[in-house]
Amino acid sequence: MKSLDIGEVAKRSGVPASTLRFYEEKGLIRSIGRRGLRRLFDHGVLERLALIAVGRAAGFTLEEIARMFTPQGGLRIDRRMLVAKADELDATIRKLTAMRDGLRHAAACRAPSHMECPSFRRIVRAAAAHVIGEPNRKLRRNRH
Amino acid sequence: MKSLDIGEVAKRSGVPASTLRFYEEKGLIRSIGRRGLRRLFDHGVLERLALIAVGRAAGFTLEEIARMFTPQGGLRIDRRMLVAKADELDATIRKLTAMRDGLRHAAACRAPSHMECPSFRRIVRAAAAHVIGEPNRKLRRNRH
DNA sequence: GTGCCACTTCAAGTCGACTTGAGGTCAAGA
DNA sequence: TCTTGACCTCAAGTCGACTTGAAGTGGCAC
Repeated sequence: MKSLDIGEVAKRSGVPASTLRFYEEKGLIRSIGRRGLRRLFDHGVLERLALIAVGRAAGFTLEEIARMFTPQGGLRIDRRMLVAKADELDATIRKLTAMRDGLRHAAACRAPSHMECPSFRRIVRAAAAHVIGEPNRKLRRNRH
Repeated sequence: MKSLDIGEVAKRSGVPASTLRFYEEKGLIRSIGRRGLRRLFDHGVLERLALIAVGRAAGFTLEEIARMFTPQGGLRIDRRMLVAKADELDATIRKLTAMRDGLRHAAACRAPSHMECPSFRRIVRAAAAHVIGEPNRKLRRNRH
């Protein structure tokens, strides 16, 4: 198996070289050596990057993900942790679903102004009730 | 109607005073005057804050929300914008749902290691496919 | 051998939404 | 009158995940 240089890994994984260096610095991936200054990666790094992508998509932080890898390079994922994250996703999904329905209603409603639309007023009240005690759950947005 | 001082608004809305000052600076809310140095707010600010909360929950940025208010204090929400946001939420919901199901499967699976679990491998592959062209959609997390 | 350009390091910048801190003001209750 | 503490301003800091820039190195095709 030939080793890959950083540009090759970037091309195959879709992850920018700057990010790969950043991930290495954070201990999320490892290079198997150098050719001169240049990092060399094993093919296994591609699967590792895929795992990192799953973790990110599921809402884990990079630090949490780092803790799921053993120093030997294996995986150590607590099943309870998966369940907990699934439950968390569930809650988020329910909230987003309610919001989506509210938005669709409001968009369809023919009241002259939104504040005269009963369903719009309903989601405003619901959201207002949620503010207290839930100061800052947010959706990350696409860059640019 | 008595006007409210910033502490009163904070207490009733659950939004910290520092945030209220920040929102005023950004043009999201307005104070109706001062008593000495202190801001005075109209009761209407509470509804306005509720609207801001809805917008945030639906995934709009503060800047986008600011643009939904007319200089006169009214609402000017493009219905197509609501539909677009609802569609966006839909896509997010679908993705999160797939991820949640994958996590639940992986948690329930009795394979000795996760990488030997077919459903886990499936979500890893799916996520890997998503990395390309979608570099950075993320879930905001609760603060501490 | 030589030139190019993909790589290297390290520090600093970015984004959004706020928070925090220092240093100051002042309305109102005792 | 004095004290208190809630308010004020303005600048800077925070968080997570990267990106960007400057300045330098060296592998490899010609």
